[in-house]
Amino acid sequence: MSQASRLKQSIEDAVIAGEFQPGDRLDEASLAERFGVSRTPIREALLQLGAEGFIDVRPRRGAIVSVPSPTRLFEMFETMAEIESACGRLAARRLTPDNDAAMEAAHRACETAARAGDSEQYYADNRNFHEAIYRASRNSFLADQAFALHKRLSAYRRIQLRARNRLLQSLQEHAGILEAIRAGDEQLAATRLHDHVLVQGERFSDMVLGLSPGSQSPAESRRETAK
Amino acid sequence: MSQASRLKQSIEDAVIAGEFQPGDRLDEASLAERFGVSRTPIREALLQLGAEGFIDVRPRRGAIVSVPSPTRLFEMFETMAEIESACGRLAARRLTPDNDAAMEAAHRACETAARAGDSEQYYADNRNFHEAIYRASRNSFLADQAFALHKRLSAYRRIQLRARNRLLQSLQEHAGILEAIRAGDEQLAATRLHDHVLVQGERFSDMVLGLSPGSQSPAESRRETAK
DNA sequence: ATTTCTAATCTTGCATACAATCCATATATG
DNA sequence: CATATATGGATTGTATGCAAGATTAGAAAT
Repeated sequence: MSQASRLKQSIEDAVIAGEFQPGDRLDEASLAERFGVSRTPIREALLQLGAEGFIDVRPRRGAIVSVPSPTRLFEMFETMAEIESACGRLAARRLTPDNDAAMEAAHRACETAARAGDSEQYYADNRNFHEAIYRASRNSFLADQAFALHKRLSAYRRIQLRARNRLLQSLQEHAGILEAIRAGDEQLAATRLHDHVLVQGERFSDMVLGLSPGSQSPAESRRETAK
Repeated sequence: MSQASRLKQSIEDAVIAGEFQPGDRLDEASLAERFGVSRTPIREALLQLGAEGFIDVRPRRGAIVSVPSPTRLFEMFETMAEIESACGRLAARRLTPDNDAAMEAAHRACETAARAGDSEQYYADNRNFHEAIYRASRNSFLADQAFALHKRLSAYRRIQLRARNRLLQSLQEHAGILEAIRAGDEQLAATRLHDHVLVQGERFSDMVLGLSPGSQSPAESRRETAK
């Protein structure tokens, strides 16, 4: 495999692990030295990560780890909630024994971690549980989208899990989600997943956007993509 | 702006316009000559388009315009349906006069094109209508995701529109969608948008996947991302 | 002390050169 | 005749060099 691919993965991992924090500069020369390669493959890796939205590459001004505004962050979580809902809906419709078993196994692992109060372990097992749901949608394209967004949000998700110490609550929500999927109740599965991801974020999101049903409010729909 | 950015846009446009068809090779030397630049910015543009899923860059084997399998294509349309549903749901909840007016204008343009039987014009206006809905979700991140997927599917969507000559039917569905959004009926808006995008694709998708509710069927959930 | 202008330095963007791998054609062999 | 193998050509992957824009530090002026 090419160096650029490996580098892309390495840089992505470093960002996810929190080694590079949001706002940190990712200058090509330093990274090139660190990985013992020239700037070229570094550049290619950074541009790809930028295209995936993982980092922010500003023309002539270098790359930084994205610093989403609070509004943007809520938008990302809201989108995640919608995508996970969709996965849950399809999973409820199409569940196979294989996928059921995979979700069950992941859920049991979460249970163990939660009982032990191991936040870090729960974080990892939680990820597996959600990924099992993505796969259970039997739509690999949708699952890939879900994976990608999940990764982009991982830094903030971890904070959320820790801050609220909501391990046990999270676990119970997982149980409810599993139940709905197994019952084939698409609507319920979607709703529970949506709420699980967004928690109370939905109302908060509406609040941040300065909205109440039927009200007017300009707030231009800004777009960030550099064109 | 950098050359690579312009090139990326140019190549993307050429793919959307159908100048490069699915399966066509995009070799760096030819593109470099065509645009009068060196291979470097071409390479960067191709890698970015690859990261966005627009084209397929295979290590050491060059880039080609993606050729999704029928299964993959249905998955993409199904995902589009879910994302558009989400946009419609949020639009119904948060509709502002500005967004309402934008949708109305786009709808009128579609009406004119449909009455004139101008398939090409309808294609363009249809795009504007859907983009107006994305924006009406008041979630710019979700809207960006929707834009991106819409672009990736544009080639196939055009075929679909032409082949079925369903201009007038499409227009009526648009009217129904608008009505539901204006009524603030989230559920109805979501359902109508879903059906509009997928038409009868949902059942077909289930069929292709070899599924019926409760049945088992292995069919490993393959992943395409190069790691 | 604060602000503004200028210049030196640093970083990115692109071109070119070279190395490594892949592909196709042709040749050899069973 | 079919299959396997080798060799030459073509294409991608990486390194290096140079040019252009951006950032920072310092000096001058208010």
